[in-house]
Amino acid sequence: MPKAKSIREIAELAGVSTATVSRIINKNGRFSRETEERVLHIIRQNDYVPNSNARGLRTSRTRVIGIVVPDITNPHFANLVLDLEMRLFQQGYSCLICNTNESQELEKKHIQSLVAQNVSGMVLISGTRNYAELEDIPVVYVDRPAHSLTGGLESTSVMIESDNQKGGYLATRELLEAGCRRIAILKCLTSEDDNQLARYRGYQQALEEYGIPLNQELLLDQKAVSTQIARAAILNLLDRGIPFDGIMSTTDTMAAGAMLALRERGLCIPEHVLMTGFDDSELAEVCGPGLTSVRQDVEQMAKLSADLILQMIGGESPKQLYYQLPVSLTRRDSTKKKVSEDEG
Amino acid sequence: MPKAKSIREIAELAGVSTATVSRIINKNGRFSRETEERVLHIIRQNDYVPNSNARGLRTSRTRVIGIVVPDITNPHFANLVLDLEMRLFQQGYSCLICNTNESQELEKKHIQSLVAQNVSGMVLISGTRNYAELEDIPVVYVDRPAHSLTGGLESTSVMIESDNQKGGYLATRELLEAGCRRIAILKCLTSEDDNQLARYRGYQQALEEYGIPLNQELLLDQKAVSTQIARAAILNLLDRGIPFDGIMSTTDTMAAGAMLALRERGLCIPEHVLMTGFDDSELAEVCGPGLTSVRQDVEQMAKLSADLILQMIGGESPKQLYYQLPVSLTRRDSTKKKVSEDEG
DNA sequence: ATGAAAGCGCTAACAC
DNA sequence: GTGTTAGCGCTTTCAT
Repeated sequence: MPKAKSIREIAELAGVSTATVSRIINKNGRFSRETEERVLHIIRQNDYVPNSNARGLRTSRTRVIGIVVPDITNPHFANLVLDLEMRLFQQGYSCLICNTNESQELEKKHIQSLVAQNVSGMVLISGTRNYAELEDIPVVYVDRPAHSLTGGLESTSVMIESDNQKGGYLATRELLEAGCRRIAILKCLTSEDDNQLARYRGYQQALEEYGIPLNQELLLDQKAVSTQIARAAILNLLDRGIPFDGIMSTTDTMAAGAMLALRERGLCIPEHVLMTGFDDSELAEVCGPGLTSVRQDVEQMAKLSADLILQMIGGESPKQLYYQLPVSLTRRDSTKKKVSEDEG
Repeated sequence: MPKAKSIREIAELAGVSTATVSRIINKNGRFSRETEERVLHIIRQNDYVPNSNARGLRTSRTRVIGIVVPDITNPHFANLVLDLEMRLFQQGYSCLICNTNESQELEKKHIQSLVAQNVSGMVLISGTRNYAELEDIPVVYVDRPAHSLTGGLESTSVMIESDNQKGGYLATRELLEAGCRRIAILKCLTSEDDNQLARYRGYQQALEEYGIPLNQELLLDQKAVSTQIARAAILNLLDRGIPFDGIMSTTDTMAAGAMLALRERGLCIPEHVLMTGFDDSELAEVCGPGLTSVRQDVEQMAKLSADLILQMIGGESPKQLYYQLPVSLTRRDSTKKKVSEDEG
């Protein structure tokens, strides 16, 4: 079976013109049931797939979507990207996945590269909103609020995020209700990711509700959302002898680092310290004694992202420009209620 | 400033032919210093970026590399892909990352799609080697041995893998040396991934060395490499009252599931059961008491993959067609030596 | 050193 | 219903 590789060869094998084959491939009508069957058969027989460069050149529709993600190594992002990519592929779209490593510079380069490649649309996990080159490309911003809003969104973009403040609030309240009074928070406000800020606001809100003043010593702001950095931070806190009975972590990855630190010092969860994470990733499930964690609806996020980007590519403008997804708390052993204990 | 968008417009603005502009863009020589400057200036002025579809169509060189990965959600693959993608981007290549979800059918579709998109090369984490459509595309197979070799590799492909049997051996020996005599193995031979088989061989090899006969009851073959499936398998083993004192898991993800099961039944690691994983991922570090795990040299794998695919795209043929990377054992508390204990 | 021109594989008028 | 044909934007002979 000689593999045909161009539409012309298929046309010749089927004894029709390339136009007919094209119509059949694209389901544009104006062909008979019979011809369709014959052509489709030959296409399958030859494993023929239309050259997408030629297609893209001709139509300026590339059916490629750029996905910009800070770090695919983070389980939360990996889950989101996986789901998104599968959905889009199902609709005939391929994904160029770009890791920025949280570097603004890399992000800019990636975005320029994606534009040069004529992507049909982009899904960005990024707080940055002021890329001029994105003006007339459909864009879905997902999972991260705008870092520094320079006006509203363009007409070709929408955004989706979880209710991060609520998440921070739920996690902190959980610790408070379990009896914690000195709750350290692992966060990373210096990053490009303003979800961190929202989660921190949730923390503040819960403390305020319980009449507990903010304690500067327990505000552990880190340079990056990393397991090892979080581990070092908790180790440092312990070394300095600052008492705490709970840790609210703004990501599961940092929570994992905190667990490492506690384990190294022979402290147990939840006996000595209670803990919450954020993302409810596999890490949370598997971690130490099981980590109570804020669950984001990743599946819904992916579905919405896919639907919206496809909708925008199709020329429709979405009904809403902003979507907020609810969060919930998955309870595990790391916040098992204390009976009653002295503080400190 | 009117934005020119085609090479013709640039040519007209510069008062030269499109051929000259093209030569300048591609640094193909045969133009004067003066013309170059003038054209380059106009290109910058207009933010002109060559249409990569046209380019790809014309040259079949797209500077896009397809990466096919079973599941980006698996930390081991995520790390590999991240590293690879960053290296390639640095060299001016973009990556189409495709998740197959371990489905042969999806994999086939993805590969066809990548071929149709004229990718410059592909990096495949796949055991399947008989794709006719890959005949004359540079391909690096990485991390997975051939599932059913149909002859040797084509001239345009190379393969890289870890010494998986050695890894399985090291892990099992570790358990044996710590005093285990009834070692269950969590594996998944039915999958497309023949690393599983190699790791199992390592297990057999170690047992044999210690004169311990294979015990069918302890060979836990699963349908998929999943945390939840592994958890169920260990739960089932416990329910059936089959005694064991160690678990050798062929992936960290399965080991995590085993830990979950043990924890649910109130069993402790390493007091009651010892355990090893494979991949030395973040999971292993964070898991329960810290999981002893076989470490693959992912960085080296990524570097080698990037170097080789670029080399092949550049027309060179690599010196070796097969590369095997050494593994090592990262020891953690899950295999802390027993003093001496009764079997069963 | 530069230009003219022939396509790469496909789609979309436009004919019939 | 089907065929003919003109490009999409670019690279690359082959001229000069």
